[in-house]
Amino acid sequence: MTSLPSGRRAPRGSLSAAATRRVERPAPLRQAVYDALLELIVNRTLEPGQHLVEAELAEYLGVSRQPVREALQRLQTDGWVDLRPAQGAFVHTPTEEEADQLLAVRSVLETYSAKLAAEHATAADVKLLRKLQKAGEEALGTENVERLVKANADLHAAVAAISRNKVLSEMIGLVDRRVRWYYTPIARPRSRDSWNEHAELVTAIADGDAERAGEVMHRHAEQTRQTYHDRKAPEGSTDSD
Amino acid sequence: MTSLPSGRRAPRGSLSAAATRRVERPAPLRQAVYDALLELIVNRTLEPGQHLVEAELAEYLGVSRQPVREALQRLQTDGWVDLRPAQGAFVHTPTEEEADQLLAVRSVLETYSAKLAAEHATAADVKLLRKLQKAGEEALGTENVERLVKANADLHAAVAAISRNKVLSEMIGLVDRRVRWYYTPIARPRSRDSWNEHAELVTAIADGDAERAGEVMHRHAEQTRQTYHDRKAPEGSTDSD
DNA sequence: GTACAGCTTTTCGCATACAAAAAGCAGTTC
DNA sequence: GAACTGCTTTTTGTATGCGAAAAGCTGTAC
Repeated sequence: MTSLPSGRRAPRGSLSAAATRRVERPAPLRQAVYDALLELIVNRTLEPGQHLVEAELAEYLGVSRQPVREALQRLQTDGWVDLRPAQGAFVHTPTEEEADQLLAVRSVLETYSAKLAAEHATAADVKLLRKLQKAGEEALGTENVERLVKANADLHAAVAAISRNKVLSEMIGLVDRRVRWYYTPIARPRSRDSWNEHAELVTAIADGDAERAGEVMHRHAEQTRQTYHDRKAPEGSTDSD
Repeated sequence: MTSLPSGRRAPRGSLSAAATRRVERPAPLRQAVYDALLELIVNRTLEPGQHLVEAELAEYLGVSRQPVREALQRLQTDGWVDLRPAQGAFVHTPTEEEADQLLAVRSVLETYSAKLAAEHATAADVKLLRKLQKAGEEALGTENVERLVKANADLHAAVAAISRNKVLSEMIGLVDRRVRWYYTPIARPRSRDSWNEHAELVTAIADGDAERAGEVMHRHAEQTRQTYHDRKAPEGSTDSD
């Protein structure tokens, strides 16, 4: 039948009031495929511009075309691939313009995030930030680029989480990840400056100084943006973020 | 075969250098379904919390489950439905908290958008804004709520477009639409205040005064946010945006 | 030798089929 | 009468099939 609003509703009355958190999830295959493809894109196994053939990916991942299709569509809405109408998926090729626009948006969002974080941070939050800061500075010592990049991402994600604005936090997550993708192959993440700025930021948040936290984050983000622009200059100061 | 990075590349050499813009598009069915479902959600035919059964929607729209599934997934990533793991799609139920967070993010994004617009606006841009402003004020006279809402959305979208930041513009589009969904049933869009603020905004942009444009937009957005909070009070000043 | 036309191959888009999980219902037991 | 157990129904998740469009290739004409 074609009657649409046939609303099925809440299952039934209250049985066990306490919410039992389910630990095992049925593993939604499309999600696994999404993660796998994103990983392949981020680590450059799948190069920008490359044509992604559903059947090939399906066979490579050992699943059918269906989950692959679904993953590709989500990858499109998240900006990782372009889905040309009757032609299939192509790994997105970032342009200069787009990268700069993303960096600009990120700057705005992160600045606001820092402000909110300063207003909401609890003692436990500050403790976490200090821990992440320490991890980052330790990673600085090693030559482990991947670890440094992760430490950086973790700190920024933590600040976003402390802002207590989930919408903002998710948005930052998406934008940040893409920025990092564009930026990573260029930046040689060896700069100490970035982590000095992080330290300033953490202090401002710990003090509950929203204005200052916002200002520091803004400076930090714009510095990154500048570095991105100056990257063709042989000896610009690089920045791990 | 399972060899993955089999990179297919640029089709061939340059044939016709001039880009021929194709006017006819093959109508991607999933997109049509997405639009249809979004419309049904926004105009409340599909109520928040309602369970969306793929087969029913498919029959209702006269297509198979496949395009419906794809549309539902995109609707999820855009925040319109929740896709519970093995249970299907449910129209998203906005919470107070989420609405406020969206309003906050919108405020930040639109403020930045206004600043950029003031920096980039050409004479033609200003002309367009004035036209939209005029259309809005005319709509104010009528009792046509839908028209007023559209005029409002158009003006904000125009400002975002003038910012020349596509990433920003798309984000604002998504956030704005959701905000409007939450806000519409509450706000009785009859206030003149909103359009007075718009007039101020257009003037600031025309003057190329980024600081002022940003400030006006920020005030405008925060006013909306405040109105949303005060809506339980019987005689709060309502605002069409 | 070059360019066009028609054919073949590949690949997507949509539809359908099947399996598995969840929800709902009924029967039974205490 | 209430609660649990097992079965049936419904709905999702995944796989496969088929038609159509696009790309690439081959052959031919000039």
